[in-house]
Amino acid sequence: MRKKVTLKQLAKELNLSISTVSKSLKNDPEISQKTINRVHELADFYNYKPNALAVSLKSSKTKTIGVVLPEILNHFFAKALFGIEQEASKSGYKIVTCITNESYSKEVEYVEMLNYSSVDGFIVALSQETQVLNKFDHYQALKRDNVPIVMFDRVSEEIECDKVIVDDKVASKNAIQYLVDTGCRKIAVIKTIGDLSVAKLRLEGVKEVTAQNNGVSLVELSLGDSESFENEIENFLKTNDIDAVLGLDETAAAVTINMSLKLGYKIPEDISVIGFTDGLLSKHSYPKLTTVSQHAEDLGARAAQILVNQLDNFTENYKTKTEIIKTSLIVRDSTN
Amino acid sequence: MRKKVTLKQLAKELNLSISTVSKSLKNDPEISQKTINRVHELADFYNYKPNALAVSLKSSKTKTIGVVLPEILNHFFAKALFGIEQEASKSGYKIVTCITNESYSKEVEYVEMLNYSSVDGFIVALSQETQVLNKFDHYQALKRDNVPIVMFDRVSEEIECDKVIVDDKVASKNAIQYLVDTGCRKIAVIKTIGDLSVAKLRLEGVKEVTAQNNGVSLVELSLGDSESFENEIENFLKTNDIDAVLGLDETAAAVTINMSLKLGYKIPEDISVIGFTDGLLSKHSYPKLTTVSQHAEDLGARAAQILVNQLDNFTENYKTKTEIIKTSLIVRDSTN
DNA sequence: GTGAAAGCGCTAACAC
DNA sequence: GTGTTAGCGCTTTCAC
Repeated sequence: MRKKVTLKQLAKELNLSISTVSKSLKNDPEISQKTINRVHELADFYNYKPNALAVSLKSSKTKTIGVVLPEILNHFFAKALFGIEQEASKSGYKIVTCITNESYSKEVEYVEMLNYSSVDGFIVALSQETQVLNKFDHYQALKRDNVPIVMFDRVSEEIECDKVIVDDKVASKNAIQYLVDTGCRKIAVIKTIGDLSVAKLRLEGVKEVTAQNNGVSLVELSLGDSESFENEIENFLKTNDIDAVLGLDETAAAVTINMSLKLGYKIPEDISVIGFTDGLLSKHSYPKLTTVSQHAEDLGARAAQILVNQLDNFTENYKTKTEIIKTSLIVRDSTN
Repeated sequence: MRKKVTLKQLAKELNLSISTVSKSLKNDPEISQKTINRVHELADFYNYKPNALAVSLKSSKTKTIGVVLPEILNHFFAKALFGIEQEASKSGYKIVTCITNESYSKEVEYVEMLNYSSVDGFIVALSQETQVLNKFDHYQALKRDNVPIVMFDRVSEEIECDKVIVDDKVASKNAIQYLVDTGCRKIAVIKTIGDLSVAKLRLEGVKEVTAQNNGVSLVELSLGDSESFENEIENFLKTNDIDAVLGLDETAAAVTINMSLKLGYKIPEDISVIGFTDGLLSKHSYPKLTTVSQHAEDLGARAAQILVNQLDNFTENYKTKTEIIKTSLIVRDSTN
């Protein structure tokens, strides 16, 4: 087993002290150029790299960011993770990723674990269960330890920290407005049970717009378990006289398109469809889905930027902020 | 800034030595029960947790696995990552995830970085560029350092390490055989340029089966840039008289379905379609795609299991193995 | 210019 | 039973 070379070994081989070698590697002007050269030469020869663990122990900085996500099979979070990783690695940070599977207890466990692993900071999207239970002691503990947190998308007002969110309410208002503007009058909203905070906001937006527009009616369909998604939507479409559907997540919209096709409804002639989250399904449905893009990559990247900035430029009285990333309506073929 | 409590502080407050405290926390029988109790009590009070950095420095184990992926927006790798994370966390390992974006130089950089961060082991899927360039010095370096590596899906014979792969050749043979068995005779294979090793195997499988079956013809379409995917496929379908398509990745198959719909071809009556990778698109296309499932989660999970097992039960003369995860053909509605 | 020494927080062999 | 000591690999202050 080849062991990684240490300062000690370099020092010994060069007949120098450890501290001299250490300083030489940092090109300390205290050290003679000649020594510096000798040291660098041998260090290069052995491909010396300082042991990150030891450096971290000394500096109490690990150049590591803990990323806590509720899901990863959801394309939205995969995109966000991508944005985070890109941005973090740009600044020399590694990310350790944990997936809570929407579970509160897993979230607590991971946050504590990461904290005791001395990550420099956290990027978090809350799990659904955490949002329901409204318990945030694990984050309060971080704050007491003075570990910076940036939350994105799934956030809570109860925790004072930087946040990067999407204005879901405005987004759904725009989507509905677009439907109304293109002549739709009998609008259905299909929502999944999950995603409380976010879904609630989206629904609020919907209601505001429909309330303001005379002659526009609204029907809601709440979906249960994903097993029966398709049948529920199919039945809903059959039994309701509607001319537009807003799916509060991507799957709901995609399935709506498929079931309409199955029932022989023409899209967008008979029914216009808009979805949330501009993922794979939206791009590869037929017809292609008009969709609210939440710019997940940007969200993640921005969260990472804010955190890195906070880590690299520590300030005593930091004032937290909430940043809103604009959504955009990507108009494709499922609307008029 | 509250500092995390250390052994030293506990020792001081209890008027004990650091080592006594350390041993007490481990319930060392050397220590009197009374002391043990006192120590535990105070440790609990302060919610003491050993500093992972210090423990790692001492033990040269970080309980961390470096995961190097070529992509994350690809559902296959997202699923694999999920499997890895689940399995790793089960055994108390954290994962630090790096995404090479199919770039060789990024891969090298990340592997070195992770190695100098003292990850205990690696789980890797090679980047496309690395596979093309056929350069693996960065892994040879790991082997010299005696750091275990498990590769999955995108592997190379040039590196001796544990591997978890899918038998792509058998998988595509089965897919084609299924098409033949259900009456298809004029089969098209649509392949993307990328994914060399894997795509090559899949194509080999295809050719073997078509060669063995008299009366079965094969046409190939190689796709360029994703921008023009759809047009290319549409034109191809228009100008070729075929009754079945095997898409060598999920997108190719999904787009084939959509373009067939557009052209008014009935699926599966006019054209049968099979895809690779059982992702979101396959489940939410219309009609639903018959697809080769590579069980990405299992792949990832198995890779993690093998690595963890190797890490937790170190043996001197370890013999590497290659494990093949069986694929399965998930028959849905796009085939007869 | 170079080196000795302390210390980051922990473990473990070895006193007493 | 408890404490002392050395050491993991590094940085940094201070002495020479």
